[in-house]
Amino acid sequence: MREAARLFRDKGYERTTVRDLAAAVGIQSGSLFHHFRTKEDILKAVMVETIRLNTALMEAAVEAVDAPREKLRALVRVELESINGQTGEAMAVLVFEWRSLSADSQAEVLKLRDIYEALWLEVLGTLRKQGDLQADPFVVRRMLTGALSWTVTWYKPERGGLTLDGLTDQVMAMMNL
Amino acid sequence: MREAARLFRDKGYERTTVRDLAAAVGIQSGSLFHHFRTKEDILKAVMVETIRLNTALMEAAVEAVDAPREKLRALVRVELESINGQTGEAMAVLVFEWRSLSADSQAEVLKLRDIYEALWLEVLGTLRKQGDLQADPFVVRRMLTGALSWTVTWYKPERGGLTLDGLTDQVMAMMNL
DNA sequence: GTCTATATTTGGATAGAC
DNA sequence: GTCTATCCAAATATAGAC
Repeated sequence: MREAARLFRDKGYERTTVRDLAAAVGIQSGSLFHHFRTKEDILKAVMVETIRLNTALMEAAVEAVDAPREKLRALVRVELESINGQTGEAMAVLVFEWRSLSADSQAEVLKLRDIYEALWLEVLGTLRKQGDLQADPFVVRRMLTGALSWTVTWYKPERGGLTLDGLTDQVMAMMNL
Repeated sequence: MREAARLFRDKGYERTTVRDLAAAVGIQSGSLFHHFRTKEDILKAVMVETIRLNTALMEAAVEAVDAPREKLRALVRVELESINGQTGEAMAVLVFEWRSLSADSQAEVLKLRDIYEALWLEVLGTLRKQGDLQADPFVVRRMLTGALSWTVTWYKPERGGLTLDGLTDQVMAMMNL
């Protein structure tokens, strides 16, 4: 699944063949079907596991601090880490290969995703009530989803000297809080 | 090309067949190749035309107002209009099907894209110099690219009563300017 | 659990008539 | 400029041996 995530991110789901997937783990293409019924099952498995892992990470991050503003900062930091760190391949797949999932699978995965979306909305809702946020929490979350996901296309930690903490600072600095 | 943009956005480039494309304009698949040498040429043509059109729209929008803050607002409004309005299919293709373009074609299209990226950076740079922007203009532009592009996945003008002007207001309200 | 071999389908592209 | 017919390559999935 780790190799699948990498391949799906790099080449896209459709351009990745079952032969590519098999070769990446050193087996023949036919052998893959002993483990997964279809190619799409692999995509779905990658997405489901990613969501489970990230939900846990975000819950922990939110509980580790008290102030709502710090909770938001923690969420931003975790999401940037998720998409640009070790699990970045899988997160990118979740974002960019969504359409490749069948409608039925999409519905299943959406239920899981709602759990951690609720985390964001709770924090943003609190900031709004305190008068620290002018815009609608739903809209803000969606804008942040786009902005943070998109970093995967341009953020290169090795170059430019911008760390993930630095990037988090930039995100917080550009927000009207 | 309009039909191609719609199909590429809805199903993705890879899942759209030349037979789909031909059927959408009421001809047979073989006939398509009289107009385009390859399927990829169609994708490239959609992207190039979209960039040309949008560069013109953005240049006009920026020149129509004076204050840097209003110029930024105008750019946001135009980009939201581009991605959610009539040309939205093509803009979405530009964003989400980028990887489906060959490396050579990507290089060509990038040159065109740089023209309107420069527009954004000029406006953001001015705001920064005036002290109205805390974050790095390059980072801000990239975050906005992600946030605004992403609206195509969730913004539905018919529902919720949020207009494009209202959405523009929300974006400006969430920015620290 | 993996292999080899292959069935089956699909899709991009071409040829040549009209 | 479009049609029909078809080539050819690639890709998912299966069958059965080891």
